[in-house]
Amino acid sequence: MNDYVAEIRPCKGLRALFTKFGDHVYFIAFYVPDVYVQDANVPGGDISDVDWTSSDEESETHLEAVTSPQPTRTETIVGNEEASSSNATRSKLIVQFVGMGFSEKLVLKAIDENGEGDPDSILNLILTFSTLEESPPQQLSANSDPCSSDYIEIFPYDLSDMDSWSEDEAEDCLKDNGAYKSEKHKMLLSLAESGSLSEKETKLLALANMGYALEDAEIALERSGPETSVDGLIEFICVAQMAREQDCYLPEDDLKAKHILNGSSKSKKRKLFDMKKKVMEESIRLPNPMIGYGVPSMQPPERVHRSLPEESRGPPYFYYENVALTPKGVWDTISRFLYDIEPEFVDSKFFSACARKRGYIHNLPIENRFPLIPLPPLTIQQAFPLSKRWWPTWDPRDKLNCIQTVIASAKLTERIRTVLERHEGDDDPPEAVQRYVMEQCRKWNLVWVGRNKAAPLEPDEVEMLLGFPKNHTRGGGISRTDRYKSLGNSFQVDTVAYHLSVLKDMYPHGINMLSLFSGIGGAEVALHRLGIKLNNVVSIEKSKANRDIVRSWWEQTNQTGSLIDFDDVQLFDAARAEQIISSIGGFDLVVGGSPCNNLAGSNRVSRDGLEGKESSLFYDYFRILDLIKCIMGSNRAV
DNA sequence: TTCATTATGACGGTTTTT
DNA sequence: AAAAACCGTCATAATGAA
Repeated sequence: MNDYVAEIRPCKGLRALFTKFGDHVYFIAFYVPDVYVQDANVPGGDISDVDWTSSDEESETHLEAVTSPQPTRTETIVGNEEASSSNATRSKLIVQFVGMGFSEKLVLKAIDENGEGDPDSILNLILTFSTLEESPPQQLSANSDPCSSDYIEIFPYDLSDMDSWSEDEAEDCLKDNGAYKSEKHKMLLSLAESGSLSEKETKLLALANMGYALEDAEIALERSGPETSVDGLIEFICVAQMAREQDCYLPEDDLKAKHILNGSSKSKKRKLFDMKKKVMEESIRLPNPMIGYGVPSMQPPERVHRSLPEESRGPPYFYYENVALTPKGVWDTISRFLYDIEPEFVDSKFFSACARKRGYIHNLPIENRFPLIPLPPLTIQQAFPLSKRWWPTWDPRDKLNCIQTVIASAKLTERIRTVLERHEGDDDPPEAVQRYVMEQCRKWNLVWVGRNKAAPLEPDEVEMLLGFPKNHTRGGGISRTDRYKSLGNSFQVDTVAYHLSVLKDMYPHGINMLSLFSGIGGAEVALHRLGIKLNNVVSIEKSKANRDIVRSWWEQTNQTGSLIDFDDVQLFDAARAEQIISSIGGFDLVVGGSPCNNLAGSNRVSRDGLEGKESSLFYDYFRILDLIKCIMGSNRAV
């Protein structure tokens, strides 16, 4: 209960670990995950990535010092670290490949030629060399660990500045702050009574009455000019707050606001207190096992009923989906927008032979759910019986990992085969080989399809694992690459169907559905397989290839209802919604899984969170859902 | 040849789980 | 403390269509 551990990232490369006991949060350690080293004694290297107390000029300097360290005081440390890290990487690589049975000479040669960057390329080179020289593999000697002690990941730091900080101090700070606020606020109020408020003071009071910090309001007013409306000021403050809280991407204009508020009189300790509070409050915990309100094979012990906030209740029912493993705070935001309903986190490995950790927010009943029949294969062995013949005894997997949008290259599978063929005669390949192959198999979701042959799944196998009919995405002009992409972005049909199954008894005459970000129609397929009639489906999907897939599925399954499609959620406005609702008589269900690419762990380039370019379309899901609720007159909050 | 489409492979970090 | 997992993006090479 009490061992809450949190990690924060004060600046690039530097991390801090906190733990919570009772009501107190304790600092544990700073550590440096890779080659980044920040001198803890440099002011800019403090826990706060921005100095909140300094003037604009100063904070600008600090920001620069932190984000792009200058080779001044940190030079020697950085230099040492890079050298030892490089040595460590090199020895690790050598140990790895010698352990796989290659001669040290070949390994060194390959590393010299290739550099230390990509283990896969190195392996490729080694294989090439060894084919040329046909030298017998050298077995791993017991004590060939030249310099493992050079490989240091954690650095003890003297953190006198941090250590001395305690929560009591932070609370004092907060009290001071509150006193300042209320005193000034009171003064304004009394001025208001006597009717002697200037235009500027009126605006400040208005903001204070809305709960904004007066200091922030003052700065906003000062910086955006006296002509700025109260709404404009609020926007200014919000932008600055957002920037301050999550350091998210901001357009240039907004960065100005961020920069300016950074220079406010808010103290550093207050900032720490805020960070601590954020870490404690904004943390939705994932269930373990990830079974939400239950899966067919495993009902949760207690929780059989839930009560929903009044304003969230259907009709219309709604169902929202996204990846479970987002950056921190994302699900808190999503939940806050979707009427404070708690997300239901479910791993589709309970419905399929592959994992798929997803979060769902919906206002559906959770009693009397039932699964699709027939139950799909739940293990790799059941799903791919032919693979049993080739499955190595040392590959312990019985579930696949999450289906993604891209697959392994042919080169990789070739490397795996080549490495394994070198140990044909042995009972088992060396442990290092096993480790390498297993790592790749898990990373790329490979299955065994022949002697020493691991291969990525075929598109139709992915269709089966995700619960779609075979060839659902085949033909119609879609390329193989795009098939993988569309499938990788889709629902797991059995999982979604389990959640939607409660609608069957409620709507014996069928439903009208609004489907946002429809993709290849996972929700449509789920409802159809449940035997829930689809009267009218309005589907909004950007990709033409995907719309074509859903359209052709619709025609092939002899639907009697009508399918209407649009391509852009952002263009779906009130006029359009009203027109459709008046023609079909309202929606019973609004389904959507908004883009996850800026949230997903595989994204190295633009994992920007909910404010990312595509993932921010979540707000359109909310907008349209709320719009539908308004039009249908069930939004009691307004 | 030229242009358009498709396939390939290199690219780490955050968070959870064990 | 270490391992494992992750609905991805980009530049460029290869292939295909005219």
